[in-house]
Amino acid sequence: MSKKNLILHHATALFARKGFRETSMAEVSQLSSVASATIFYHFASKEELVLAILKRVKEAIVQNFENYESHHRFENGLQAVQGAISYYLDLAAEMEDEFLLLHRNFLYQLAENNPVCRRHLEQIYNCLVDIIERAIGVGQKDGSIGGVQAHKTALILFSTVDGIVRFNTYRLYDAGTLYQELLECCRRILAPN
Amino acid sequence: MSKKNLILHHATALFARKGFRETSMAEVSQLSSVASATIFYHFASKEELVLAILKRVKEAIVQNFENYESHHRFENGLQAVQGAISYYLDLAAEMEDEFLLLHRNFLYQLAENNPVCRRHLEQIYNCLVDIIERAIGVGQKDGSIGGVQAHKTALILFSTVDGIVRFNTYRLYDAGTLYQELLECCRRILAPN
DNA sequence: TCTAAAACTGACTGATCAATCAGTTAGTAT
DNA sequence: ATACTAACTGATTGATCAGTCAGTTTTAGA
Repeated sequence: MSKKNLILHHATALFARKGFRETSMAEVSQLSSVASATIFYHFASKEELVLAILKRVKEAIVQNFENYESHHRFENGLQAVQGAISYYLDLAAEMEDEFLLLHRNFLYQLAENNPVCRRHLEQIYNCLVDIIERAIGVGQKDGSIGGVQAHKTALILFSTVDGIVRFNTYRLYDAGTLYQELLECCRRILAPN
Repeated sequence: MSKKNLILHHATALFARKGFRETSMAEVSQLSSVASATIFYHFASKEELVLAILKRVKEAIVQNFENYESHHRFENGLQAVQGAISYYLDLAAEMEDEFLLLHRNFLYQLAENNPVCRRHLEQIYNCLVDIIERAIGVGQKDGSIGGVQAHKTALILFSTVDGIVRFNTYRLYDAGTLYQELLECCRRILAPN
């Protein structure tokens, strides 16, 4: 792996697990086996480093979901919604550092003044919300889903899944045991009358 | 207000809005019109200050919910669940700084090594989850709620509400417009077959 | 082989900040 | 008034850290 990629890789883990302010450039350089000035050769500042990381994370997540969508066919819209939620939970476990990073406050604070950061975050969230919303639309045509408001319901479902992933990372309670119940709640919310 | 309370008040707002590491003791002292050393006279360290704040926040939230529960009667369990969720949303708007603080990563990082911090957070979360869980139990007896798993469903409902509040604070999308749809989702999840 | 650019380096710097210190002032009981 | 304690203070300190600098090493093309 190139030194630039080593830096990106280890900085992602550190920013995700410790936080932005709590991680020093010296730590990143040590973990990456690189001189501290090398980081500033590749990235203009600590903020630019985290933006480069977010860009990569966005690309990886969007890529994964596009790949997922184009390789899966479902019997009906309801199963497509449930499939998307399952896949989100799988991906959150597989890309643990990346999803941890997305639950860090500093990104949202940065997004307030930095349109690039804001754009990345919106693209990530829109990606999943859109998949759910489209699947609800399909389900409403094939009759597997009732007359809910597609966009608002997609937002609520996404809030639920993301909330569970978040509580899981804080280890306040275990998301794994909620998996079956979550899919059942999803079915009940979307069921036709 | 005593200087100690002034410090607690302004530090709550700063920690909630800017974050722990991003707020200096000098800022807290200036906003509180107090010498910086005065903060250290009342609180042994920055960490002790934030623990004192969390203790207060916990007491205020628990107090509010106890007060709420003892002054409200509902026709049935389902309406009690919906009432609790509405009240949570109201309280999150009314006690904005306090709920913002509860969505800050540093508290959960501190909780990993600090049992006192962990305890406060657990008490806050258990407070609302328990109210929902009890209301589900009541609803299952009075027939307004079906045969869901009370505890797991309460956790899922709480994740949803908390997720929506969180997205609202990040201004990624507007929770206000989701209010009606949220209560409707709640009804569908809990409805008897 | 020579050359120039790209990649990389460790030592340094200036700013920031939590915490301390050596006191002063306000309050209270005798 | 006196003595004692609690509340409060501004100046200082030592540590940390993002970012810079003045170079050296590696790579690649002619």
